[in-house]
Amino acid sequence: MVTMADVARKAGVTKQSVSNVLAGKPVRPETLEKVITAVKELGYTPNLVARALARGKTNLISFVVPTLKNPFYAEIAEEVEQTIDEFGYQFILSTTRNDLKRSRQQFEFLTHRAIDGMLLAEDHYSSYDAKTLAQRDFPIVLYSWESLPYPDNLSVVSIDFRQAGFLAASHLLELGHRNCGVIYENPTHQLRLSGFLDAFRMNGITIHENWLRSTADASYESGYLQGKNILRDFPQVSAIFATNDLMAAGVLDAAQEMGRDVPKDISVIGLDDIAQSAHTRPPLTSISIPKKAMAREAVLLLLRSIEYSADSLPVITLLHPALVIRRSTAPIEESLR
Amino acid sequence: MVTMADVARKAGVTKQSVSNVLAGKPVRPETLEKVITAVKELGYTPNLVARALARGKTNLISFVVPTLKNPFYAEIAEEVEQTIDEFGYQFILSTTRNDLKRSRQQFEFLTHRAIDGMLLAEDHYSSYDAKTLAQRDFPIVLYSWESLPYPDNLSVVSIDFRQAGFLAASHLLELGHRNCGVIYENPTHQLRLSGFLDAFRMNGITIHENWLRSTADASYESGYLQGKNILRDFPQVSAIFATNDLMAAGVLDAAQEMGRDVPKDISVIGLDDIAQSAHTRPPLTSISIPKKAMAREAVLLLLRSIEYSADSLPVITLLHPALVIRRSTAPIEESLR
DNA sequence: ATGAAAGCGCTAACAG
DNA sequence: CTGTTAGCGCTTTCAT
Repeated sequence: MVTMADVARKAGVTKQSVSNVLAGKPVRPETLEKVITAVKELGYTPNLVARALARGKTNLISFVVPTLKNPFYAEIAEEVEQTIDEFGYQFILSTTRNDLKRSRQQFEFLTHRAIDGMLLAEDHYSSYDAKTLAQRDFPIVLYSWESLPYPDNLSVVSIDFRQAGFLAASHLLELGHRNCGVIYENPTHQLRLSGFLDAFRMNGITIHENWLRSTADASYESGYLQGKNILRDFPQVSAIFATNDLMAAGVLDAAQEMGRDVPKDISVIGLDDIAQSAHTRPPLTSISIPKKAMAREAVLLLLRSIEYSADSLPVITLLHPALVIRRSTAPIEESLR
Repeated sequence: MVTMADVARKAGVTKQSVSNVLAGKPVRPETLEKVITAVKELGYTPNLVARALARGKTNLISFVVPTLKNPFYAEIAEEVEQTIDEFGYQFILSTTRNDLKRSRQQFEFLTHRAIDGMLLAEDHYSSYDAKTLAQRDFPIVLYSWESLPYPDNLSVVSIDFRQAGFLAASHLLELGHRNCGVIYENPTHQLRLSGFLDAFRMNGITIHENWLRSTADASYESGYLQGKNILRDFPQVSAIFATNDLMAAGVLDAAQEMGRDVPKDISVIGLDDIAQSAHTRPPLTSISIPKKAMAREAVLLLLRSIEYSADSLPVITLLHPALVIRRSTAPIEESLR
């Protein structure tokens, strides 16, 4: 392996000058030239590990998601990566898959100083550890976080998920729906659920307990399964809210397989607004969340706490969701009222 | 920051003994005890960067994909991660998004010794650089590689893509289709295309040049667009082969929006067999590729070249595709023959 | 089994 | 602007 010392020797200067050239610091033209040719001739490439050790900084940031199978995270990942890149950091993506062990490994990466900071999405297990970590001060920013209370000592960038649920409910209520099923991931989608229920309660409507179905993972399959259950057992249900689009897609298919037309016989609304929701049949009405803004906010916050750890107080940034009406929701049929 | 020296001092031993304890090497019970308590009291965590520098090895492997928007790569990623994990390495995921600059960054990561090795999927740009790198010997394994000839000096784990295209064609031929459209990503899906055309040629059938449509990216949108074009301009086409499932999904929707029933009026077949293809309407017939086996093979090969760089000759491992019949293909209507 | 010393490849601090 | 001198925190000899 060719090192900086080799280059220095060949160029007839010191390591320092080589280092300066590489760092773009001011250098006499001749030195510059000598170093550059030596680098080329030797095919020298710097060793990032050595640099990181000397600087006490790796310039690596990891972005942790529960699973890539949910396009929601894949979409955010691309945004985050771009922003991180912009600021001269390298991006590392990792998945926890709702596995405590994997989640812990990611934390170790941080505590063992292999990375400078971490963006962490909520999943079943991460909350617990995040709170522990908050005590020491490692740069962590939580995003798309839903469980309350938000950990103190940690910044979080998220969506007003309660409002998101509320918006979904309001839309269905306006369309005249009263008997609504809800399929939600438990315990992670509590806020979406409670916002939804709030809206109904404010209209003096209580949702039958049996129409509320929880799932362990917010997958297409879970949505499909619970969709079938609700539709089979409760024909009076005229609309279903799934707490994410992947599950809503499952409901869509479940309904249509059972011969129920969407949206004529049954309305379906999701939450996420992932790209594929524009292409389901029918296209899915959903609550969109500003992924790009969330990504950017989160990265900015993290960088601040990495670079100026002193003056960065934990803050909670909440962004607004918005209703996106497509074709999976419609006014309730007169006959069903 | 608390270092190993701090622990040693507190425990009244040398750094070496601390290191031994952490590495699980044989140590006298008392030493073990002293070290362990010191570690706990101080809250010591090792510094991975320092370790990497001393060992000359980071234990990091990066897995490079063109885009996460294609679930195909997300699916492989999970498999790869698991295998890498099994062998005690850490997994880093990166995307190139068909961007030469991004692709180069990934290579630099390797040449600058920030990672031990790299698994690289084919995309528009990576081929060129891969060949360059092959000359020095950095551990790289190419996977899901389709462009010929395969770079010498580099191992590749891939699918017999020509055979995959051939299988798709054979299926359509058996169903009686003669007028088939093809939508393929160019230049990356050449082999799939040529296998498809081979099968037709062997049956004495030439596919009309205008029925072959290339796309710049293998996305849903591209499939949708070209699907519409073909169906609009060539009503005699009774089946369409899209070189990946994402595009096939686009074709499915295009056809149905134009009032053509799938598979009664038109058959559609994809290639990839991504998870969501079981849930399209109708479920998509596709050519499946053994992602799990491919992932494992690739990782194994890479680890071998990292750990025993001496005796690892570049090899080409090709896995077999298989036809998965669902409901988007059917025998051609008598009237259309 | 443990201690002492050297070194991984780089950056930082200072003097010139 | 350049050279010198010290580390960064760990692992690896090599004695003991």
